[in-house]
Amino acid sequence: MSTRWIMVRKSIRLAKIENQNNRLVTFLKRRNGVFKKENELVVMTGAEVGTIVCPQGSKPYSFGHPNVNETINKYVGEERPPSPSSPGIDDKYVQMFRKANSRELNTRFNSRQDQLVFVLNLKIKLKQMNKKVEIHQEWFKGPIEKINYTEASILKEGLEDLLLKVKNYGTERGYGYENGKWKAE
Amino acid sequence: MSTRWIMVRKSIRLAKIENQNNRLVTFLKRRNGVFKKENELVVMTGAEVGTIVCPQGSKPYSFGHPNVNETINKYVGEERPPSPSSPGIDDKYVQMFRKANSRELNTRFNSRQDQLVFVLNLKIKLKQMNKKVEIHQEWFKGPIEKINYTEASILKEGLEDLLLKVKNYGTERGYGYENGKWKAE
DNA sequence: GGACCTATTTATAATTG
DNA sequence: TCAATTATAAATAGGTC
Repeated sequence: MSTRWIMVRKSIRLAKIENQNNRLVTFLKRRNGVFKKENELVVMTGAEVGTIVCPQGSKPYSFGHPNVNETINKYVGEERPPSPSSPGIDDKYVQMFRKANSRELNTRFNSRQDQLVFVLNLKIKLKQMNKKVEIHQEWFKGPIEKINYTEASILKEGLEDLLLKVKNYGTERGYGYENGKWKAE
Repeated sequence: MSTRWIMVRKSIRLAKIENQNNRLVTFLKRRNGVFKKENELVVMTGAEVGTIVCPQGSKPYSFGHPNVNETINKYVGEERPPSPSSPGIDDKYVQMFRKANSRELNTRFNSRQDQLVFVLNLKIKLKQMNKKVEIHQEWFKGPIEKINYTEASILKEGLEDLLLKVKNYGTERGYGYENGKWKAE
């Protein structure tokens, strides 16, 4: 009855929203929209998704695909305990990860660990290969083709900063999707 | 006139699509949908976005936010050349990144480098701090609180694998958005 | 920051080319 | 893998609480 919704949305113009408050509100709404879409993409197509969304000058939000343990099992082997033949640091992280996510069910979203999730399956893959990569000083001496060299170099640096970020920011704001609602964990 | 569009979409059920072909088609469409949404989020709210989308058993697709040089400038300083006072490895990567993206205009999307983009601004931040992080063996001896320890540890491992991935996959498929169309670069 | 609200804009399932 | 199509399902701007 009131005039609450007199001003209904117009066609959006793809441009930066100048009004700061509107920009924040839109960020929040659309961030959730993106996460929801990714949720659907993951569930419907079985894809893996890792996303970081960072509003200007604030802490990042992130979203990782679900069923982390399933992903681990997919790569490490179903219900197989850590291999005694390679009880190195790799297994240590697998266990840490399992523990960190043990409270999650397969059918629920696990959005703790966030963007780490995608990257983890690559870690497991590496574990299968049962070898480690020298990424430190030696990285830049390897026989890598030009473009990869650039990318990998930047990535390496980024990695270090991401680590620093985790350190500095403390716990990042991960989001869980449950019962149709997104909520910070 | 034909029966081409007799079967119009029904309400989607949030479940894995069993038919393999439909699943692929849906993946492609929704991947583009997600990227488009992220594009809008970036442009409208000024946020930064980095995303990796990986269909089962295939190479990953990725999306990074635009205006990379602007982001660099934001952190390093407008139009400021690399600081002579700290001509270390940091500047080297900033320059590499600038060069890699020099062909991009501010108003166009730069989706080369992909997920590296987000991480880069953290790198620049680190540069500002003018110090480096010891992440190798020493990382695990640092005074990090429990949860961060776990996260950072996994992240470190995961990113090492991401490095490996970049190495193995060669050039990842980055996507550019232009004139309303997404296209591989 | 989130929960609602409504009218309108967008995304998109199923299909053919 | 991408383009086009159309009717419908979803997302969302602007607002209040």
